[in-house]
Amino acid sequence: MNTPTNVINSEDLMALGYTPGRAFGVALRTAGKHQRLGKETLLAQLADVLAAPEAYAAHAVYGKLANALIEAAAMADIAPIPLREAGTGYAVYGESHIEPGARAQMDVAMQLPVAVAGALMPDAHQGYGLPIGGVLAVDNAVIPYGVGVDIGCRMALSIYDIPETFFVEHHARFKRELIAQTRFGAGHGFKPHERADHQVLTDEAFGMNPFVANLKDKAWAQLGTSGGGNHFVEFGIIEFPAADEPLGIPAGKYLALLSHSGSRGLGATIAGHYTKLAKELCHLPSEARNLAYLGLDTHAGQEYWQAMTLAGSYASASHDIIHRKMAAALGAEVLARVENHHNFAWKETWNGQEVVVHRKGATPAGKGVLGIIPGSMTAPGFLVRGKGEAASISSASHGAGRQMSRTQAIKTISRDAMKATLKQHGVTLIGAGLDEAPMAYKDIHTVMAAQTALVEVVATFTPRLVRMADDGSRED
DNA sequence: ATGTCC
Repeated sequence: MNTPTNVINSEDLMALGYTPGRAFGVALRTAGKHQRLGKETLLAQLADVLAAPEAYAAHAVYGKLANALIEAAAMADIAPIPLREAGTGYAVYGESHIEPGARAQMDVAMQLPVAVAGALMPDAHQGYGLPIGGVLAVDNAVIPYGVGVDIGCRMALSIYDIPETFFVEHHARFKRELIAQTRFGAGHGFKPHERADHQVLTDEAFGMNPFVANLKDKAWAQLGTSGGGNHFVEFGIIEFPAADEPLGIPAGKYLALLSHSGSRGLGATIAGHYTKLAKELCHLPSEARNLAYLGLDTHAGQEYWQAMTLAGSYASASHDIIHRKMAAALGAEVLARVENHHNFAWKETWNGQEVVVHRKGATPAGKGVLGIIPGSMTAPGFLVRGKGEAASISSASHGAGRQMSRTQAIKTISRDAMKATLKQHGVTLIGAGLDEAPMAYKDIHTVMAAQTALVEVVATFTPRLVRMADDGSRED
């Protein structure tokens, strides 16, 4: 649908000299509400309000905007919270494979007045604020962009009492169920009659405030869906070279289901809302803008923590539904389940100190803690057990990490080359674009070699039947 | 990452 040309948009406001911030949003809403005044008139008046907000402070139409502008001007005069001149040092794993941009972002994070300790995982790359693969321990505060946009993004693994031979013989049936029991695509959810029920829908945090309450219906529709990007659900063969007693798995090969997804629209909306709020409440110098933090003893900080926790429970519930549905459809016995968040913040003790540990694309690897580190659709993933290494703040990588950007991958990898790689590895793929091609990722073995001090490998998972979101670029 | 707000 085309946008009517008489509507004032962000570009119009920018042209008038409005800059991003709270007043910007007020200006957009004011213009939207008073469209009947006509675009020309609105533009002229908006320019006038910007030039002299004091004159409009009590105006019926522009009063709210004028006051927002006055407030913004007053806020701009407040000096930003200074960063420390020298940041605390931090451990870097697999340094030679980490892009300089990720290092630079981590350097800035370590200069935050609340920073206690940090570490960069061997799959690290640049993100918003904290790099992906960045681990940051801070004192009594939480950084929304230190958790990431996809709050609670996680891995979940079900190990079935099904031998490899059965999977090979009934490949078509597994493919059919993988399509039937999963749902992919940005914005996609289930129709009312398809929706799954889950305990998480009764979580009291959905009633914590009107903002979160408004997200519940879409969250319900998207519960049990996987979304897009690098998210997947796949069957593969997991091999235990030796029996694992804590898990109760004898040595051998088993069919397993591995899923990677997060909190969908719910978490993304929460992340966006509280990042914006944090930036309004926590003024940092421009290079640290996206690291705005909320004190845990403030109302806003507690609200974010509660909303983040909800998004985490919701992401877990989505995996639970996927795994439950699949086990039921297959009539499979589940021998073991393993799962772990890799975009989240935790209250932990580090070197005897109470800290808030942000892992943004990093696997928790406390002593004895199980985690899953995927490779790519044709490279193995690993079931690992953490070693509790203090220097890594008990963390490890959350995957292989990209070696090519999405655009670079689409430009340089051919569909034939991707097909050949899949065939060579005996992998059947449903969906996915060239930006998710195995060649776009780093070599997982190199990444694992850089973190032998952080985790030990318990079992190796080899993908065989993979589903990802359809390639958007082919639908155009 | 998300049905894309600035």
